[in-house]
Amino acid sequence: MSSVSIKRALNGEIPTGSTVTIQGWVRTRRDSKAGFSFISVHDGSCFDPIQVVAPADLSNYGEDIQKLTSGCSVVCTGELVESMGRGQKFEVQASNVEVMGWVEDPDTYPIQPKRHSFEFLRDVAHLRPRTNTFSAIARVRHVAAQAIHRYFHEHGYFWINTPIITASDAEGAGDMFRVSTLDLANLPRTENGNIDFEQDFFGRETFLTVSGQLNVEGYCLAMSNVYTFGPTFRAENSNTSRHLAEFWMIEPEIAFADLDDLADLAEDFLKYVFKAVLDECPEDMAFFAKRIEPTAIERLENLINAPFVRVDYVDAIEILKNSGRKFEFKPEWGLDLQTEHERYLTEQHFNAPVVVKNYPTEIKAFYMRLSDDGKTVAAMDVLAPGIGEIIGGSQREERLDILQKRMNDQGMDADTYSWYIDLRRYGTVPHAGFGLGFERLITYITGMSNIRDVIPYPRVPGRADF
RNA sequence: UCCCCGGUAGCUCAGUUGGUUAGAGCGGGUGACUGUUAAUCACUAGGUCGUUGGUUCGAGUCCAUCCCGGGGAGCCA
Repeated sequence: MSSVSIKRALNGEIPTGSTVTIQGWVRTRRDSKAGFSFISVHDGSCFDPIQVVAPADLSNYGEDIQKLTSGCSVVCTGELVESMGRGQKFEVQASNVEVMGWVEDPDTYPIQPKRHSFEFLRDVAHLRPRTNTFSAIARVRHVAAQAIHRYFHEHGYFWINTPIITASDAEGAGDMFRVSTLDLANLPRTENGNIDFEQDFFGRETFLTVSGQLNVEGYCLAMSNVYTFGPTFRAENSNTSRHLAEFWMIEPEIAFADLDDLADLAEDFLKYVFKAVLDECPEDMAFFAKRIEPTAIERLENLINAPFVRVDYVDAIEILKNSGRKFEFKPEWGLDLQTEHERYLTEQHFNAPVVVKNYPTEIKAFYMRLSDDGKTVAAMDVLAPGIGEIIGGSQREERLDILQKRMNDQGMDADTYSWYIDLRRYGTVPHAGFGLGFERLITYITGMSNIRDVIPYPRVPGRADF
């Protein structure tokens, strides 16, 4: 007989009286002297476990069932019935309970039926998906990822798989992880003593990508509307609850578009994804609202319904200056907005998602389009209450001469980027794109406070366990 | 990388101005009880006090060092 998921068994689509087989892991076992045990079994298919009622007359009742502890894996067959107890609609009246795998030492099994700190669970990242919180996060991650692909697919975007290994440094943004097959203990040298990368695997220096943006621009200027969704790597020594050395990024790129088109996309896109999670993960979101962040659902609903405020950087600075608030860092034209500034704008002043546009040229990357005023570039950040910057994007510099000048000014290697410059040489068009950190999105949706807890196996400075 | 806080039982924590034998709750084991559901009650086992070094008659407690964790900042997504 084939098994059914606990999700199907609990949601009423299987008629009561049917014989079902469910497979999963034991959460808790409670014995009743009335002649049976209650086994709470989860399989990850949904938030709730199912209750299996195992009568004492089963042949392995004393030998196996009464010895079940948290974490044991079981296959249970029996009749799906309406539950006599409170707390669940359906349960399985077991006719057979087979133990597939015991827990070696229940005393030291890390995942016990009690509260654990997230810090502790991070040390047992291979077992933490057995908890309510982390299985809920995994389901929300999945649904959000599916919604992202679905949004782009439905809107005519193509998913472009940009390379993980790259020779270019997307925006001079931070340190990169080196990719090499050279023998570290015996590095080949050139005549002048430098490392001879011509002998390396690719015949040149290579790194893990920090962004697929430059590559995807090539496909944008051919396929019109495209996006990337893949892993990216930053070797920065950032020790915060908002940074990972390995994370997933979503980067749409749209042709024949300017900064306002991009802001429209960002708003529409975020609302779509949030709505999908609320619609498709109601139990998980209810859990986050109950146990993690009381406003988890409410703030997503607010964001879905509120129009995003749009404000120019120059006006944002004025707002901050006139706020009467004492900031640790004084807001000043030409300086980047600090975390405290961003939070004031989105949480206090507007109390809404905010798109800040047109930043000073000096603080932004070379590929961002120079505005007519000569002082600013067509860049934007999307700020959300409770998290701050969630999206960063820009209209790209599509004019060959201006792009070349800016790259020159920043001392960039024209050879490495010749292919990128080509895109302005052959049929250039105005285009724009943004980057969204997937884990930051999941952090915001779930209300989890540390980004290390919304990716299955976090990689951070000094740690690459599992 | 910088500032602040922390590391004691499987987990969450208490531990007085340095003082003799290290405490609780949860979890585990055993038993009692019960259509139970974070069940309840009783008993019980379980600790090189993060590392290394120092001060002292004596260090979980004071000092230094390193490692790890948390909060904040910078950088950013």
